[in-house]
Amino acid sequence: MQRIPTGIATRAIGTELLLRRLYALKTLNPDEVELVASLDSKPRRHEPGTAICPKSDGSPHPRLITSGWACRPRITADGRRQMLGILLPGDLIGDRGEARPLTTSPAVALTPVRTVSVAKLFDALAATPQNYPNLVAALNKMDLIEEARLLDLVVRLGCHTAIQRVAGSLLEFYQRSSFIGFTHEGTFPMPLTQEKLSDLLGLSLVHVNRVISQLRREKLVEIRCGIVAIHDFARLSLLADRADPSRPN
Amino acid sequence: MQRIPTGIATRAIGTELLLRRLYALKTLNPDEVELVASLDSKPRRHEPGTAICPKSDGSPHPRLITSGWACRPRITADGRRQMLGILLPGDLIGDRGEARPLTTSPAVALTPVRTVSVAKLFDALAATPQNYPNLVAALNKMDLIEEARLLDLVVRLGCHTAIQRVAGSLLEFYQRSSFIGFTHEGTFPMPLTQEKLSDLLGLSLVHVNRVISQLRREKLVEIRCGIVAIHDFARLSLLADRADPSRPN
DNA sequence: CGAATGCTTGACTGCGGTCAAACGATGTGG
DNA sequence: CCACATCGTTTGACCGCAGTCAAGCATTCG
Repeated sequence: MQRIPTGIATRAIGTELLLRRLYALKTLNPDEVELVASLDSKPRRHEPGTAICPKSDGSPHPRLITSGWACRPRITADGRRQMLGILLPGDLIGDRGEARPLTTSPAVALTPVRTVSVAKLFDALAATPQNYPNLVAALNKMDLIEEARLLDLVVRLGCHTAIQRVAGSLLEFYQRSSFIGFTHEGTFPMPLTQEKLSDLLGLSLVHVNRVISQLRREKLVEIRCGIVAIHDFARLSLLADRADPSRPN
Repeated sequence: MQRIPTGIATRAIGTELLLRRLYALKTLNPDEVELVASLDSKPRRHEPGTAICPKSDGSPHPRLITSGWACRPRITADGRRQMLGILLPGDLIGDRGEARPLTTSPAVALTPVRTVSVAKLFDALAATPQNYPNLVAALNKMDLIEEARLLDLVVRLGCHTAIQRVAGSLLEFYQRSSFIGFTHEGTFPMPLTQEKLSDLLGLSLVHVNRVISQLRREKLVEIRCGIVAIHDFARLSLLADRADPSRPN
């Protein structure tokens, strides 16, 4: 990951996360850094279980998650829940330009969540995109990454076993946490209840628990107090996208 | 669905499908119709099982499927297959502008497929988009619809039973076929083998067969010689996104 | 203290996977 | 024309992964 030039004081703590992620995708010029760093507008708090981006809001302005985790839930006619994705600090929600189904699907806070508006950013980009070429490219890439994650989710739900799903999602969360500097020696905070995890992975709460216990027994992963500790990355990743080791090849 | 103004002769049969779909999304002006209708460039045939849009092609120009069905397969490390979507006549593949993961994921012909290049179309749009406002909007909507289908697939794989998945996908295919005028009194051609269907729905070939037999026994659907006949739309759609009727509410 | 939330475990069930075999349709070559 | 192979569908037997139901435990909070 590339380094953000020192000496750039971000006025809001949350924008530093965004800068970090954008920098990892494309080197920004000073103007672009300044534009992002100036996003100190009116932070808002969202309680767990409340919608961050109400669709009925008329024009749901784009916002940046500066702290906390959120999700994109879908409820089926029979009351089952399926999450389309999980949102971490540094992720963007809401319309920007065209209203894509994924980015505009409602987001719900899972923990206390703080967001700031990034409408100014996108207004500036819409007005004079040629002034911010790298920023446009980096933001586009962020969208593409989210869509790619959705494809991975399809594969996960379509042809992975319960263990593979849990292992894969833990590794995904680790990687995403590391991009925003939230990991520490193989550990990272994961404020997801097992129920929410089951809604994401298409499994029952009980079975998620059993799988997590199994991972703990096999000394692959330990989850305690909302902190995930991955003990064996190699075996875990092998487990995640390879078949069950029982049958070779 | 809106009607395409008569008197517009499409020079290639395939572009008529695209016009039909675009018209259903937005009314086009004569210039826009003319631009689409002029896409008579070098049709290409693709044999079943071959890639339509080879990624290693350098610049995979966008193409329009004018006949035949295709899919977007993913193969996992352990050799399982999961399709990310099915492509019908009138669907577009390949890069146009930004390279989105879904639209650029490789497409493979399931039947003999015919495609024509639509590079000229997108070149014209890139050069002078202001000349074709409705066309840009309609093409955008087509992208959004494909993304929305991906979200539906996630829900289907995540929390639908085998019967619901089969019922839901048959209804989806019916709807999409009807948009391009391929339905006739509740029937439509579906050139998918049960194996391909199982790869799409995250089920085993054998179980897909059992479910189809069950739907036939219950006089909901009949599939014979690649023709699907939906006998009871009401019950089938109820089955598709409601829970199993055994437990109320 | 009780209530609520989240985690854990056990017993049982069943949906759907796996293995295996057979059948019909189609195609190909001797 | 028949023998044979291939492909897709169909059916049966068996099994196991994961769901469901239920209870118990730990922690936090009012």
